[in-house]
Amino acid sequence: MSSSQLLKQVTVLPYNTLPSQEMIGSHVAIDTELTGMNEEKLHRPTGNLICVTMSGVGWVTLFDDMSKVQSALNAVQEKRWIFHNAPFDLFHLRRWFNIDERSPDKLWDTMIFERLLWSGYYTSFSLADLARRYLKVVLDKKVREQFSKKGSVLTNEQRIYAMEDAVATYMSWEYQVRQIDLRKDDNIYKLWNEIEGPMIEIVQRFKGFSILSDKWEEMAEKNESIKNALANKLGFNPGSPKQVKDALAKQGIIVFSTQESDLLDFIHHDIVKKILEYRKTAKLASTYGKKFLHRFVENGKIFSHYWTVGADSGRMASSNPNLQNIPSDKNFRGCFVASLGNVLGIYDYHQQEPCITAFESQDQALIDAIANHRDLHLETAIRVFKDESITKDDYRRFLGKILNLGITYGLGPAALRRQVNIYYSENNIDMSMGYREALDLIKAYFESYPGIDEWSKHQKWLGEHQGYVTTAMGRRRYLNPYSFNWKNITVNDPIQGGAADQVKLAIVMFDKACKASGIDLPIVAVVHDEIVIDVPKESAKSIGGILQHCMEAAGHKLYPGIVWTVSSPKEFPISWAGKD
DNA sequence: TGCAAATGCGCC
DNA sequence: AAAGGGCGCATTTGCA
Repeated sequence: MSSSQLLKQVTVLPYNTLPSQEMIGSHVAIDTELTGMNEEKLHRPTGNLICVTMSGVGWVTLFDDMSKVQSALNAVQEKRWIFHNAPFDLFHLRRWFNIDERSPDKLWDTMIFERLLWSGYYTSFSLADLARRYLKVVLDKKVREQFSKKGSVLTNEQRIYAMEDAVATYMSWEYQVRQIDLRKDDNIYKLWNEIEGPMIEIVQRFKGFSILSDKWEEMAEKNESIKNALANKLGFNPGSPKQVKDALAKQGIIVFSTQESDLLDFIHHDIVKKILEYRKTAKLASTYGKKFLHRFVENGKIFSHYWTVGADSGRMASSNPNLQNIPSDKNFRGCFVASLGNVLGIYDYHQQEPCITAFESQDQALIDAIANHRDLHLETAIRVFKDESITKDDYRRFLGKILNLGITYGLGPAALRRQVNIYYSENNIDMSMGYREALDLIKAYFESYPGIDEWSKHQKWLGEHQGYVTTAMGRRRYLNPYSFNWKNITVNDPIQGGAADQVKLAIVMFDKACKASGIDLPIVAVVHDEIVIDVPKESAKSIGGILQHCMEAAGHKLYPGIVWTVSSPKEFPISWAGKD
């Protein structure tokens, strides 16, 4: 169906007017259009507001007279506002209008609800996707592109497009409500009210992270010249997998792929060493080079964009720039610092994923080991090798670590063997693990933790028979039975997604606590199991204590029976890298 | 010249 | 080819 059919289903009101209060209804979809935006800074104050459209039951209207928008927003203040990607619209509307913080019951984000409904089932969640799925219409992408150009005059085409967006958002909401009702599953509303709804407002208040540009730039230049020197020495472009493959073949090294893990088998060749060295430096010089500063630093601060549901598992994602993959090397992290007079509080969950595995599986051995604050990797080594004398320095502790982390990803014998052998060669251990031995090791792992074995099997059964798995909070993830790794996802999703639920719940609780104490939310970064705050030196201890308490409380609420530990820094560092 | 896919790698 | 989960970004490559 052509998208113009959408407008035929509703009353198009005169521009810059709303229907009467009785006609408005209980829900209003709102959409904003901006022109001249910087495409990589959609989460920052760029571009100009050109129109606001609203749609309710049976009506749609368009505001291109901005002096009329504030009173219109006030008139629908008590309605539930529906957006597709609410943080975007709210953030930009607030640049021009006063809008109080909205509670979850006064907000609905069709993008987030679609993810709560269908994560794993669909791969994309744009408004055009929802319109296609629910309304059977194709939204015209070409008109949307016209908005990116500068200009303040709306074409007729643009007006229609903008109104269609609001109507499509409103109608998609109607479909979503029906789907949720059909499911008779309260978890979606629970997740919205306790986590995702509050997060809509919270991510907008994350603070900029101060960065030492000079120091960063110095490193960038150094890496750039090292990279160039390495490329010159090699005599071909090591950035080209094709050329790398050819160059290796000339020396008799045949590989299927030139990725690092494959090349490690030939690490004793000088050329391989040089290629990998080049790659490391090239990565640092490009992704974390000068351009990084020029694109993202505003008055000494970096404002990353956070997608509150960035992954099918429910994990957050960060972009422009991605603050979740800054090299852990202290030369890089050390450039991220507290603002003037402040210090950083860095809090992370200790062994978060094993803790959730313990809760999910109710494996007594794992629960006890965590409760007694045992070294989990050592514990696993002792159990798997049935040898009480293994100590912290024993190489077998590392095997325990691979197993602990790997099992939750669905590690198989081939991958285990490979990883172990790389470890052996790197540490000059004159041994080699065969396939059979790796298989036995995995078997021994599951015998050591029978609860995990049972739970893993049960998860696979659930995946196969109901087509989806859930986190403890009930976040659902559908599976693609034709993908090679769906069984791994049945095990990993409750752990990874459960961790995401926990971190976000902790953030929501922390925000509430900050409000109660009259503190501006001091979060500058969230990296999966880690929350970084930028706080005045004098109050660091008290605010940090609140955060620590919230992180632990989220654990106790979602995963009772597990002893949660959140790191508590004795001293508050100035930089992300630690002491300074 | 511009775009999308493929490749590779940074983090948890 | 075999295969550990989840992301975002840069570069090269293939094609229009």
